[in-house]
Amino acid sequence: MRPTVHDIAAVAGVSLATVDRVLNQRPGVRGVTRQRVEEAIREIGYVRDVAAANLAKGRLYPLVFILPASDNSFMHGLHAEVRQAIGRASSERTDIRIIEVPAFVPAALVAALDSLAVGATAGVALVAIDAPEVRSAVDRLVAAGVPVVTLVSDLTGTSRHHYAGVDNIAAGRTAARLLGRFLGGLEGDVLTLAGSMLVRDHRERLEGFSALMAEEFPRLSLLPVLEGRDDPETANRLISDALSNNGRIIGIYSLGAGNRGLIKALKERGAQRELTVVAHELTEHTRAALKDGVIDAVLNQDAGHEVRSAIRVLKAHADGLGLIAAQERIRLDIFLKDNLP
Amino acid sequence: MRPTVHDIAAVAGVSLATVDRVLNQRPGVRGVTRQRVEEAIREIGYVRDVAAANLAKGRLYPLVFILPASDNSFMHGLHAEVRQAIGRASSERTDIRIIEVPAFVPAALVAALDSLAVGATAGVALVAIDAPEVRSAVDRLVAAGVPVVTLVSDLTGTSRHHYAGVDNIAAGRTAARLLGRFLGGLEGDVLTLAGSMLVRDHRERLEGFSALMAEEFPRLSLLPVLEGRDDPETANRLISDALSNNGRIIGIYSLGAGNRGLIKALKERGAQRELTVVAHELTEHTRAALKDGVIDAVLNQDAGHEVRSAIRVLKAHADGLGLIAAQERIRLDIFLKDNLP
DNA sequence: GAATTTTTGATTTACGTACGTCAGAATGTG
DNA sequence: CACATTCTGACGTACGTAAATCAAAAATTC
Repeated sequence: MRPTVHDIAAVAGVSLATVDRVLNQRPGVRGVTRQRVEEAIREIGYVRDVAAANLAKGRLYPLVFILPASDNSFMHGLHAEVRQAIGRASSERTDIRIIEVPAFVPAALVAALDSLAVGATAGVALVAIDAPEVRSAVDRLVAAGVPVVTLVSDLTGTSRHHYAGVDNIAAGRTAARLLGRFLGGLEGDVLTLAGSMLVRDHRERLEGFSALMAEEFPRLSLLPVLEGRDDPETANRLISDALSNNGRIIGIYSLGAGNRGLIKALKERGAQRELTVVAHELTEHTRAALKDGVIDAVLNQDAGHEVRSAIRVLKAHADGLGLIAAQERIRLDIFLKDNLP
Repeated sequence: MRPTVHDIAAVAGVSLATVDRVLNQRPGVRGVTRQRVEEAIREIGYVRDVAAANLAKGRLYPLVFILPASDNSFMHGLHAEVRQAIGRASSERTDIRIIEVPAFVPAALVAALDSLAVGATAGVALVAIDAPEVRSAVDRLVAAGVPVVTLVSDLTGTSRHHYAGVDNIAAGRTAARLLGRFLGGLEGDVLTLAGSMLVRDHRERLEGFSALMAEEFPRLSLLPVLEGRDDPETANRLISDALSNNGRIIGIYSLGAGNRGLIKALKERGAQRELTVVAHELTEHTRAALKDGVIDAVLNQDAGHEVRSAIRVLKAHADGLGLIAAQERIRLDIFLKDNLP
């Protein structure tokens, strides 16, 4: 059987109370004694039984998810996943609170971050906006001892502990290769539709996409990026206009959300032209479009996995425990019409 | 706080001992009383605290993984993942044993299954071979009350509880679409290399591949499948010969393991012809080949995920608990050179 | 209605850890 | 050396559940 606190006490030649003081960094232990205990712990390879410890402490993990109130399927899905996690709260000892903030508004995010009671929060997950004030709000929180995980969109250069999302540069490059290879040797224009260049994930996708396009598919020329604010109506108008005005467009990369509008525009034009389309995020709309052949490939991040991963990471961090790194890697899912889940 | 056994006792107006008898299906409770207790459980929404229960029971999950002793990177990786799980045994309360059996030998698998002491096994995971005698051995085990999960390759028509692996028909179809689209409108022959038509996963991949090829890419004609027994040497010889004898080959789908041999053959011919290649399983060899442009896409199943999932499923089944279905879905990973982990 | 069997209750110990109290020992200070 | 201070040990209770014992109550049988 695995060693217990009693075994430590026996090996170190001290009492249980002293072992407990050392394990839980309570005062009242001389340096020498503390060292003896720590040595015994190493020697017998003691590992705290977290389940028993949580039981004894009656531990709860009060977590906060700060999510943008965007009206698109991906964000709806993310919300739903967090709510499902809330449904599992009792068996996972979590107490998850959702704070909704307006999308793309740094000040709102900062306000939400600053509103958190430091003592009463075991961890925070947020969909980050890449702005200096957000950066420093996150750093403040981390400095106050609260574990922070970025979700979907990262915030580099801060002290956030973990990023639960995909590698968006790789996503952009992958989209470029798919589009480039699917188009064979054709020559023409490629349209890109983003949500906003304010969020890091969209910027990075575009960056990766543009880079690979330039490197490997010189016969395809990139048009200036359109920004649809992840809003279906706006996207629809932008795409419709672009297709009307430019007959050379043969490929589209939609790297944001709000694909409802894109799909509508494509269907209206559908019969007239053959377009190769790569989009992001598997939703009911993109799924249907993929099946119908309106979209050729969908790149996806599994929101459920991201939420579960964020929770695992925050809990582990709150307990000072390790993780299974591979389990927390969020992969870029590529869906063709044949491998839909 | 969530309700406890004491609350059940209070609500049902019985003693703790009776509640315990009902919860753990011990004898000595009248039907009416049992019903009253069960009603109280539903009423207050009691859920057993598994951590506390396991602590009290000192529960251990003795699990068995039956793995083929194949000499290829994928199986090595699978072994490694199980060994890693063994390393986590103490914190997960598992006691995992690996039984190695010769690959593609049904009798060996049956012998391994029959050797298991029913009482002392909380669950079995096996890489199945699709043969009648294996089928009935699995059914025997399930009938004896042992949870069984198939790993990587499934065994339909049996009472196995779960399959931890990818949808191989979808995998074959996906490979076909990638190959077909990457080849643009070219005309020519496509070669398929399998390990063995004895294992269901390979058969299904080929089936999916052939079907989609016929449906959507009539200009590509499929050559008869080659069987390399997942052995690098054999694969190398088969591919080399095929390429020498047939100048019309423009695409290859390698749906099994042992890709070392395929890659060697491709590199030898590399300069002379342009081939589009889709292979299975991300290993150090296929990864390097993908980077070098020798292979165009790799379809992968995450062995680590499969092993962790199998363990979760077996434990949940042993405890009669539910799962998060989405978490146990093994996806088909598609890797291009741009989204390698 | 007495004897027997079955059902139920009350109580205890245990799992591994957390955490508090109190007394006593060791150490340090003057 | 007396005293204050710091360490340490012994012990108890708690978390939620499992499991066992023994006595008491209820139901069943004859």
